[in-house]
Amino acid sequence: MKKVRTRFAPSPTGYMHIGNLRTALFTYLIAKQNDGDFILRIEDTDRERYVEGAVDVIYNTLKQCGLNWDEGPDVGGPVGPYVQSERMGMFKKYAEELVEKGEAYYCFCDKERLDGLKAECEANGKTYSYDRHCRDLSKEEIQANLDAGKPYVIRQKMPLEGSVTFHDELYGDITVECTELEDQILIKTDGMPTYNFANVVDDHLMGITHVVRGNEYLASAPKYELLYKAFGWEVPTYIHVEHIMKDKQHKLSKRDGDASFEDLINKGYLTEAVVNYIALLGWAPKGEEEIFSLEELIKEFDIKGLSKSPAIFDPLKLKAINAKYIKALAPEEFEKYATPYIRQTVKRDTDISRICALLQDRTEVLTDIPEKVDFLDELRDYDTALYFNKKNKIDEEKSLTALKDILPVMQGIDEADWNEQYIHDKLFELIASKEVKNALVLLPLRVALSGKASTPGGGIEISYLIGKADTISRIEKGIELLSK
RNA sequence: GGCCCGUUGGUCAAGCGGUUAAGACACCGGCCUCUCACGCCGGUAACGCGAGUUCGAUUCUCGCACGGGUCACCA
Repeated sequence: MKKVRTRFAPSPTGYMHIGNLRTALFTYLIAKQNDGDFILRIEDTDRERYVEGAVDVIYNTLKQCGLNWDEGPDVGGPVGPYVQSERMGMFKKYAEELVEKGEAYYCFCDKERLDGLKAECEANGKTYSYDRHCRDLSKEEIQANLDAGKPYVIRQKMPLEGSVTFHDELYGDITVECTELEDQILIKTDGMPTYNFANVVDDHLMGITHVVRGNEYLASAPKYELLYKAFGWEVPTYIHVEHIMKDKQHKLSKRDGDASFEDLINKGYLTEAVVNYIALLGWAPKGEEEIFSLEELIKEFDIKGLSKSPAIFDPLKLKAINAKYIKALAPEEFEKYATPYIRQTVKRDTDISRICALLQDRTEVLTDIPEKVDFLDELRDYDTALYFNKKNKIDEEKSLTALKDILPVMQGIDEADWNEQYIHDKLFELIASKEVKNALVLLPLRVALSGKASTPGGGIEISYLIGKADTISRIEKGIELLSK
């Protein structure tokens, strides 16, 4: 069997759309599960859309996700160049080959004539389609035009009757009447190929066996079939994948702010979680497990699990998966990720590792962190309603009593003994002597120290983290507030 | 509008002629607990509509509706 070769062929537009990344992922998985090659080809023929540094975005994103390519612009390979703009010279001769075979023809229609045609169609309420004016020019006419230096394009000669059947691995056979097909342009006036043409030629020249691409190309797929036939080339396996939507009506777009990989990373998601989640968009694994590393995806991925209908991007589900990845992180690893976020709001000298340990199980996205720990540096004004706790039957009055009991205990602890174990022991002595539930002491303490309804860690941990001086002053402030 | 494609709970989705129609996320309830989470246990919730084919349709066929895509010298 032929070696599997797949390709990812993005245009450098400056950012990596999630849908594109998913296409790259699937493409990569197909190559790797078949011990094949994954090729990167940059399709930069649209100079107007060219963005500085955009190629680096592609490189960096793929690398970060672990989608390493075997051949590409930077690493080279046997079928280069891998940047389409550097391949420009080679297309015209393929188009001319088609002209000789009678599968394509020179067209000298200028913009004015075409515009007139379009206007006419529009006036009659018809869909414009090139009228094949130049399709049957005589050899003499063509030569005369060529000699006169008239600009021309090369168009593909579509069959006038019959139908074409195109096979897609997912959708099966798609048949279209040839009369629906326009004599599409292969080579533009400037001698450059159109996307459709360049794509077919490049894929063939690069020995691509499987093509994964967006569903928007499905309608033009039959034209590809005809092109391959005209050349007598083998048609690669095509797999068209559905779009990723923001909701039922709208595609996930740049302006939604979470359409690109970079956006997601900036929003506090882990690379592995993003890769895992996008694999699940429009694809279902065989079993019930849905957490997969890239390695596992290579084993698990199967074209049969791909969906034929669009998938809606669900940030909540991504969050849940991200949380699972965060929980699975080794503590040192989590600390590496979390520390910069903690430091956004916590500047004081404290036990960062301890904070991380408290945070890891309750962090869904990294960007949630600063807000969760901001009270460590600064106790904001808070509502004494926080001292109410229905479940433990605690109210402001009981809290006041508790804080007054706690204060001397804290004051009595030596700075040298200021650690969680010691604070814990002392507070539990208090609890025992008062014969009350743990909550009656610990909850008011937690509220007084944090001024928040929920915190990572309880009163004991927070006391330890903010130190003796702040612990005492915050308890005093609580007493003051509750005494009003 | 023509052509192509699709349609299972709120979301992702399994299913491939006979099922109590999986699972995950979200949601609700309980347990745990110094808060909120985590974790564990349990719960609510779905085959777009109408005809066929068949002993039997979520599954096959055809219409309809709805949604998406595509109709460039853009990729």
